[in-house]
Amino acid sequence: MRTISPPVGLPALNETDLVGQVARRLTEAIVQGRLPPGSKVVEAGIARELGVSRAPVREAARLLEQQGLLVANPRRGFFVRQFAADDIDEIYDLRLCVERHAAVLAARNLTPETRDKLRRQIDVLHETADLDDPARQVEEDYRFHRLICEIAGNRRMLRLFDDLASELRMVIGLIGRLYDDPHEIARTHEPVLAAIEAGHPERIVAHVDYHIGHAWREVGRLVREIPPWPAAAK
Amino acid sequence: MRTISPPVGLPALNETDLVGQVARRLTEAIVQGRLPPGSKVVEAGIARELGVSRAPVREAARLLEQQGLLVANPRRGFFVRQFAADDIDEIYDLRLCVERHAAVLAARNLTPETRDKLRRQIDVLHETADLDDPARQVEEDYRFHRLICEIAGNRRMLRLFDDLASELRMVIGLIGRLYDDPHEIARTHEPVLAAIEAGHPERIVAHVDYHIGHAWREVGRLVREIPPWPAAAK
DNA sequence: CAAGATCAAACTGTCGACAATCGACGATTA
DNA sequence: TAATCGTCGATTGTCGACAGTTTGATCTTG
Repeated sequence: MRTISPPVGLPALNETDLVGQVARRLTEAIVQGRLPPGSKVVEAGIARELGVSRAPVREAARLLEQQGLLVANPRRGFFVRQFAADDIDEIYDLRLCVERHAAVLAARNLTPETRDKLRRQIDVLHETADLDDPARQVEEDYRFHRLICEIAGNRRMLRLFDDLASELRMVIGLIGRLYDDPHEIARTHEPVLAAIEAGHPERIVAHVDYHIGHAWREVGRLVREIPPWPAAAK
Repeated sequence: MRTISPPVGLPALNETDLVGQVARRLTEAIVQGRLPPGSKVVEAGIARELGVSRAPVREAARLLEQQGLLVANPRRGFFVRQFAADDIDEIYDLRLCVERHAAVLAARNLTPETRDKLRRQIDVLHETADLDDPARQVEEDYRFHRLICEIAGNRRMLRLFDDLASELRMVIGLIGRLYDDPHEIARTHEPVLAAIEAGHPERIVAHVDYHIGHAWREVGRLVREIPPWPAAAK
């Protein structure tokens, strides 16, 4: 008789994934604009604030470092990354390169189920547009693009996307409002999906180029407008 | 009167970068095939062996984890990543996607100096081919491709390349000898450089596709031939 | 004999401590 | 007055320790 694991394992709460939790909290704080770019991340401070010791904080910081949100100056500590205009260009250049490919792969792997997922996400985008919640809008936007990478089926590509996205979320979070007309965003996703459904590589690339290129120009413009980062508190 | 800093600063010696050193040692051990795929990385063991405490080892391990060389099972420790055939496909798929773009960008930024660097590296490849040192050959091969990414001028792209390369180095290091004819490798780089010098995007992409595609098929074949990793010692 | 229970050793996750170093501020000197 | 030096608090890098888990082996039981 088998007395194995109690019926259905649920959210196997990791209990002790302090590092992960700290990392999430830190990411959150950075993206939300507390911990502004250039500010110092004092290990002891974070540790005390979260009620843990410095060890998990350090490991989490190393994670965020590799992820590009923090930079480490030996003997000096971790600092929140500062973005310049050319960082935006780098990020979008790479993102465009990857998402083109992802979209083409996604088209190749598309099933009725995954297609529906994409469609539903566009619906969500429209619904979110009514909420006047820019952060949420940006989030749902990413979810759409992330779906494409997921469907493409390359885990490393997905991880790369997540890394780029977390950098972008940070920048965009700091800029504040991104688009004037949220519904406009929602609509501009439709031709991308249409192209993927149609499955013409060239058309896919063209539409992805147009869509991402638009965001690139927009974000680039905003970053150049408000260059000296707000309150880069030491 | 200005008595500023003594003119010529020299190589700011890093002294204490234990984490970095440990990370390098670990990477080395993994790539060289000690620490075979699937083997457990016991923190205390590594720490004792390197004469340091567990803290730096853990942080270094987190680094390698984010880099894809290790995987972390909570409460269970770090394990050396195991590669399957589809990992090879993922890596090369992404690498091809990125290097195409990098090569096109490199062509756009090419200066006489950078062009010479590339040419010289091809010369080095030919010289190395005589040495019968497969590891070295692979290394110089990467250096050529890395140069292209460097010239492309996107730091994030370069980091991505390095990450992919370290995974590949591990796989290839485990396979042992890669090509039969080292001079063959050296020669196949020439059309790539020629295309970059010519500056025709399509021709560049075509040659990069051919070159990387060749390696992809080759590595894929070898991995499929020797699938159960050698000595996956617990 | 096989499946489950029991137990000990090994290992991880986390903590608090300590020395070395950094940064700032005030003292010193030309 | 302005630049340099010395000192002091704050912070990082590293370590050893301890509790809770996991692993593997041994023992028990049907």
